[in-house]
Amino acid sequence: MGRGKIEIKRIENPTNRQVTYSKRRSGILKKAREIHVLCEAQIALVIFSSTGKMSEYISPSPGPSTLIGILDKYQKSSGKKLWDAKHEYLSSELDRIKKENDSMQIELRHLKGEDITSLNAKELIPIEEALLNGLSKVRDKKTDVWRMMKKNTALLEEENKRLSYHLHSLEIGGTDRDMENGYHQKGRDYPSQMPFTFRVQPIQPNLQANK
Amino acid sequence: MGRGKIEIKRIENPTNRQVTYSKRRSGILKKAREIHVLCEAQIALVIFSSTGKMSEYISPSPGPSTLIGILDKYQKSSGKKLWDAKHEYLSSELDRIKKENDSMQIELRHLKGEDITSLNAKELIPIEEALLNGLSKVRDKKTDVWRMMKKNTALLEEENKRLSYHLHSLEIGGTDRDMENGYHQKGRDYPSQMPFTFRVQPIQPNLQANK
DNA sequence: AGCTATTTATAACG
DNA sequence: TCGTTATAAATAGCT
Repeated sequence: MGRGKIEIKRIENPTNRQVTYSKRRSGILKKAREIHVLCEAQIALVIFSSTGKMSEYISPSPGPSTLIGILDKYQKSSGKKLWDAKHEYLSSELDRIKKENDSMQIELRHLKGEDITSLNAKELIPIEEALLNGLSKVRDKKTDVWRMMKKNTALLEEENKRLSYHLHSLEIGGTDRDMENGYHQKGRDYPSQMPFTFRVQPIQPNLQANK
Repeated sequence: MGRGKIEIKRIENPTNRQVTYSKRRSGILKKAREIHVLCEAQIALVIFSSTGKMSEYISPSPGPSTLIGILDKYQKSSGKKLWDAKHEYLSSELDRIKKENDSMQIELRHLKGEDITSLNAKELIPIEEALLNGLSKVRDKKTDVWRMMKKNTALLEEENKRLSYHLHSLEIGGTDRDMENGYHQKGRDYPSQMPFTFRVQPIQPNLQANK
């Protein structure tokens, strides 16, 4: 229902997908309200967008938490346990994550050179390789950063020089009208004794595209 | 949408209400499936007719009980409690461990030189230091292992020589009583062409004191 | 259940 | 995100 027919399959264009989500979400929420009102149905509807934003429609009814009431009925109707199963689910999740945690911890410690007393040569080699690999990548990145800083510094120094020159010529030929009080001092064209950090933050791409 | 417009209010005629319920229920279930597929939304929908008959659509996803997963997220998003205190403890543990997990994962990735694009010089330095530190420890350990192997080899060779000599003197002077059948061959006193591994496991402390 | 006349929902576009 | 509009889809009233 729209200008064109669409297949029911994942919408690839993210913008489009978001727009469609938004429209259809309000559509389905409306339908939920309507079926509740028209047909005295009890309904619980919870949606999460792909970005994690929640919307809900829980048909209103006297009790305190309608959703719990509905879920209780759901348990009875479906035969599926929710409350007990929830417990089991959490426990198993916890176990799973703890295991993941442990293995990561071991890997981390090994990379830091801890707990390696019991390792043999065969086990030490991949660790050393991982370290070398990481080191080279980190150093590459450091080099990049350093280059960027250097470039930045050069640009700033040049700009400084230009400004100094400009200022100087104004001092000589123009009125002092443009110079604000106190800020202007004679002979102020030192180049770069100041440590870099105090001057300007380096230009740095802070790409956070992913996530 | 139909032959006539209807007000959204309780349908008084029970037959009519039932028919409308039936049609709209299938409509809303379809919409639920569609929004899941089109927009990658997670959705949980439970409806009870006025006669108590249940219908549901729970968007499929890998885990065991998707509904529980959705309700869990619902809880977090809405702040409403669905499960009791017992479960809350497990939940909070799970959260805590997940966070720990995440930070370890980040640390690990950084040590492996991954996801470092957005780091600045100040952040890179401790990583490099950790890598260097780990590397030196791992290499020390490797050296230890190597020394131990060498020592071990030397000891074994000596022992070998001693045994060979013993054997030899028995062959010459003594009876063959001690030599079991087939196992004893003449001229068997090669020293150590065999690769180390096939002879004896190196002496190694296998300290697993922690955990 | 089917069948349409209609109303609704919404895809594409601005 | 919001509004518009052409068109697809849902469905109310009947059979």
